[in-house]
Amino acid sequence: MTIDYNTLTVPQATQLQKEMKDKIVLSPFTGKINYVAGTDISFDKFSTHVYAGITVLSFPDLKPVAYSLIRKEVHFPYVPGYLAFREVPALLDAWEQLELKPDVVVLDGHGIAHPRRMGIASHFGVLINRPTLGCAKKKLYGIYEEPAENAGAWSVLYDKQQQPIGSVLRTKNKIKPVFVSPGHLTDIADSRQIVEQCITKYRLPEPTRLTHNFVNQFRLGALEAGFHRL
DNA sequence: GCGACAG
DNA sequence: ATCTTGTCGC
Repeated sequence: MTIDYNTLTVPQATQLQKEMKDKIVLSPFTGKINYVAGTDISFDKFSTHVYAGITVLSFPDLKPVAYSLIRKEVHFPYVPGYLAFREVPALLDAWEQLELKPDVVVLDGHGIAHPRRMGIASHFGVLINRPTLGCAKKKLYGIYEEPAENAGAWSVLYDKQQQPIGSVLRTKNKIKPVFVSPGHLTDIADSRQIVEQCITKYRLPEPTRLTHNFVNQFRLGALEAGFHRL
């Protein structure tokens, strides 16, 4: 599958999402996790470049073992529901130069918890054909009831037809919950359990949190582009 | 027409 | 996402 992300229009992007939707595989996550990865994007306010990063952590101890950083020019604007078309190109480059491939990737955004069930986690997962899941800080689509205020509490995120599309998970006591949904090659329950196992002392899972730190240092010039082993 | 709206 | 300091609460 070859996608020209540079001259794509939103209507064409919508059509692509509808076509890609049928390629998503939602199955229980089987096998052992030795490595989990996180992804993130950062950019300067009025720049046409984005800074992308992927961090690989050992599992279940969650220690960073390697990371990939890359800067790339982007043309697609940020439009709610089309985040993948803006961030995936850079993430694919970072993925290709990642010498150590993880067993599952945590994306900063949604998976199937999307108007057309094609959030960035599903989009990226289908393209790399690997297990992925989305963990977002805010809801994009769906209906839910607030989970209890204790860490570990969660509720189901439903679409307009009352079909489950993800989980609203409280990762810390009395702190705003995160929105977890499967991307590709995993399901709702397993994607939630994986995120729970990636929580230490912060609201966001370690893969996402550490990658955000690396990418920001990269954007500020404190780290170099490329693949790095720790 | 109004409200919602990942990063 | 990014622009930005201190401040309130557990």
